[in-house]
Amino acid sequence: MGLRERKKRATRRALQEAGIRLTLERGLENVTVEEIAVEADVSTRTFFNYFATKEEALLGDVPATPDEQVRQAFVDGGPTGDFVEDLITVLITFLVSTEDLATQRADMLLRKQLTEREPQLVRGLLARFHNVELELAGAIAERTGADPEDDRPQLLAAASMAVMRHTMKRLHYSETEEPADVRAKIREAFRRLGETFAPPSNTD
Amino acid sequence: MGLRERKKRATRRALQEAGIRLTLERGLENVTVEEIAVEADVSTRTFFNYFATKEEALLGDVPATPDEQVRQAFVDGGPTGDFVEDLITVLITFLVSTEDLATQRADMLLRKQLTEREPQLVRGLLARFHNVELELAGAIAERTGADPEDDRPQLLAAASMAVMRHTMKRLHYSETEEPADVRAKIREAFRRLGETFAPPSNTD
DNA sequence: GAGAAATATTGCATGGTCTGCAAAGGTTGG
DNA sequence: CCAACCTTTGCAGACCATGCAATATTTCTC
Repeated sequence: MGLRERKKRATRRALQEAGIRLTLERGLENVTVEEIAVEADVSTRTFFNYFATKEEALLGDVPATPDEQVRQAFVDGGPTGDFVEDLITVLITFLVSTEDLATQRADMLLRKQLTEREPQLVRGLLARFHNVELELAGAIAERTGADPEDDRPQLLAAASMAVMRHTMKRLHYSETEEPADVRAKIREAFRRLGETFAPPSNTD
Repeated sequence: MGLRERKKRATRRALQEAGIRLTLERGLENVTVEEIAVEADVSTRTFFNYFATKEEALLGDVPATPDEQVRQAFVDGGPTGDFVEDLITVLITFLVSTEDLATQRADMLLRKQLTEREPQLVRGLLARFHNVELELAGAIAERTGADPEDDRPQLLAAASMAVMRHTMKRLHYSETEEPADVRAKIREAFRRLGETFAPPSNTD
């Protein structure tokens, strides 16, 4: 990785960290883009070369962009063949980026604090979830070979996002939290939905 | 209803209609608040007395604020006693405001065009759904007498919103669409979720 | 009805977000 | 070291949104 690329990453990170720190200190309304830029030692104009909006700098890269390999495996009917289990595998990749686990946990905790302090930011998160939902719906449609007219993939994707948001709220991002725990929590949520909305059993 | 109230409603409606019309004509980016205000024959400042943001004027009042009576009936375990059926009853009230049916259908159609033309507006809609979700979670918790620690109500509310968004997309708001059809569509969506995520049957 | 109280509208000033453009600065590769 | 390339920066400007004080309109009271 060249110098140019390294500098860009550093600047991006500096802007995000400055934004998050200042916002946690003073609240979103009392932090201007100019202040964030000063803190990160760049011009205001440069801030907007990195982020289209102030919000975007704070929200970071969650949910992560899906791993293309995982997506393809899902579309091809893998990795286990069980729809819900494979769906969970995909959902987990949305939650986990390529960075190291410790950094990511710290980030998630910061973001959690941020959205608690500034509920307006939830708006942005929901918009991102919606984008993921659209992608997921596409993947489900491909896997099931659904007709383009068939809207079931969209419904399942929407419900999956509900489960995902719910699970994210329940995670505490501590060191003792294993990836397997995440899977178990997602599985449990799906099971609850199944229980609650299951059609009457065919005992009539 | 006094003159003042009538004028306020007229102004509000004029602003909404002007905003929607201009946006459909030219696109959201090419319509300023000032132009909308001029079109509605009020000052720019007055626009912001009615709506906090430009977006808000376009999105209107959907989802509708929930009917308190319906909410209470749900909390009390009614109207039928069947959880999912009663849930659907509540969801339907979110979709239907107090205005007459024809006006509402026309409005919904316009909004549908609007969000298709300007996907950014979906953001605002999602935020509204999220607010409804929070209210619904509260109502479910009350009805089921869930412990405040219990997060199942939140999950069910989130899934309900998934179903609701899905159903709204499927509605075509035509004259031949009966309220009963809406209920049937929602019921069908819940049933599909139940089927897909149902736990393995207890035949072991 | 006339005047007082309540409420709505408006203009103005202001601060903040975000964009386009062109100049200046740093990085890369030959 | 130079030339191509990319990034940063300053500047001007459009627009959104808010607070405040003045003005206009409606409603209430007598």
